[in-house]
Amino acid sequence: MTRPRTRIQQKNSETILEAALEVFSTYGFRGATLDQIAEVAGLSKPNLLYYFPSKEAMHQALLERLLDTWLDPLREMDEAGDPVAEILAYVRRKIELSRDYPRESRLFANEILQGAPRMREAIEGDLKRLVDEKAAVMIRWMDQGRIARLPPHHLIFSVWALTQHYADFDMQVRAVLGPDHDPFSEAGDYLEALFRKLLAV
Amino acid sequence: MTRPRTRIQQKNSETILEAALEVFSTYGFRGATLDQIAEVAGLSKPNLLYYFPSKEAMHQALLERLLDTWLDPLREMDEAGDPVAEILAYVRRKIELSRDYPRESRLFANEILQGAPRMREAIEGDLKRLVDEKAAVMIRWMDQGRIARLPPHHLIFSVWALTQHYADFDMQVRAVLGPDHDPFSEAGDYLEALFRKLLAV
DNA sequence: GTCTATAAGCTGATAGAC
DNA sequence: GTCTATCAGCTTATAGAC
Repeated sequence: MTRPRTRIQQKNSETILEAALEVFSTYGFRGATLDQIAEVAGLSKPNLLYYFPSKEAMHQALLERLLDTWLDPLREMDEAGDPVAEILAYVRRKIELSRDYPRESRLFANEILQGAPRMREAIEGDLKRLVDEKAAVMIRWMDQGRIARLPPHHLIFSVWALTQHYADFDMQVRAVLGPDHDPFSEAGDYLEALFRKLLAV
Repeated sequence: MTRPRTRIQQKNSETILEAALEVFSTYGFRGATLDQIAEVAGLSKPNLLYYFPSKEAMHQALLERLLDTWLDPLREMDEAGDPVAEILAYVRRKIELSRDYPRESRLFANEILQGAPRMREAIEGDLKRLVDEKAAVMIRWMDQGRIARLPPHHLIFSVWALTQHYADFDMQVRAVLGPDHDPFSEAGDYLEALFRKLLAV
C-alpha cells in the first residue's frame, strides 16, 4: 500500500512499518517473521497482509525510504563551504543518525552483510554516483591544499564505519564502556578530534 | 560433537562447521536453515544432526572458536614495545583478519547486531576485561607522552570499526570502488596513515 | 477493515532400515 | 555412519464470515 488514502490506512501502514523496522533490523529479512511483526504492531497477521501484499513488500517499503535518509548527510556536503567544517558537519550528522535512527542503521547493515540482495541496484547506482561526486569534491579540496591528501573513497568509508559502528555494535559498545557513559556524546567529541587531525595539512 | 575421535568424524565435523559458517554468517542464526547448510556441506540433513545435536549446537561451536581468534590480535599488543608500532601492528593484524576471515567477521557482526543473544557473557566478561586491560596500557603510554591523549576505549572501537568495515560491508566497498581495486591493500595503507596521524603527539 | 480458519510449504528434529 | 521416510510445529499467504 504505497499511497494509503484514508487516515486509518495511513496510521496502520505506519504502525506496521514501525513494527517491521523493529523486527527486520534485528533479525534480517529471512530471520524475521510476520508473527513477530504482527505482535509488535498489535495487529493480526492477516491484517498486516491487508496493508502490504507480502513480507517482501514490507521490507521493500522500508528499504525505499531508507536510502534517501541514509545519503542525505553526504548530499549536504557543500563544495563552497570550508572543507574541514563541511567534513566535520558530515560526521556530526552521521553520528546523530546513528543515535536517533539505530534501527535504520542496523536494517542497512543487515542488508549489506547479506550481500545486498534487495538493494544492489541502489548501491551500484545512486549511492556509488553520489560517493564518486563527493570524492571529486574532496580531490579538488586536496589539490587546493585545503585538506590533507588522502584516498577520498576510503575517507568516506571511514566516516561510515566510525559513525555506524556506534549504532550497529551498540550492544558491544555499551558492554565495554559500562554504565554511566553516553556513547554517542563521547563518540561525537572523539570523532571530531580524529577527523581534525586526519584532515590537517 | 566437541571431540570427534575418528578421522572421518573429524573431517565431517569440519565440513559441517565450514558450511555452517558460510550460511550463518550470511543469514544470521534465525535466517539460516539446516537445508542450506546440508546442501553447502554436501551431506544429508539427518547426517548433520548425527554430528551436532541441534542447529543451536552448530552455531555455538562456531561462536566458541570465534572469540579467541577475534581477540588474539589485541592480546598481542605489548606494553614493552614502541607504542605507535604496537598499535599499527594491531591494525595490520585486524585488517588481515578481515581479508582472510571475512565470514568470521560477519558471523560476529550478525551476533552483535542482534544484541548478542548467544554471546552476551563473553562480551561482558572476557572481551570487556581484555579491552579494559589494554586501555590501561594505552593510558600509560599517553601519560608518558608517547602517543596523543585520546579516549582509549574509543580508540579501540575505531580500530574495530575501520578494519571490520572492510569485511562486513565488503559488498558496498567493492561496489563503490569499482573493479581494479584491492580494497584490503588500499585499506592497509590508508589506515596506517590515519593512525599515524591520530597518534602523533 | 478486521477477524477466525485454514491451506500449502518449509523447518528442525527423530525413527528405523541398511 | 548414512540414508529415506516422516513427524510436529512454524511460516507465509488466502478464503470467507462479519
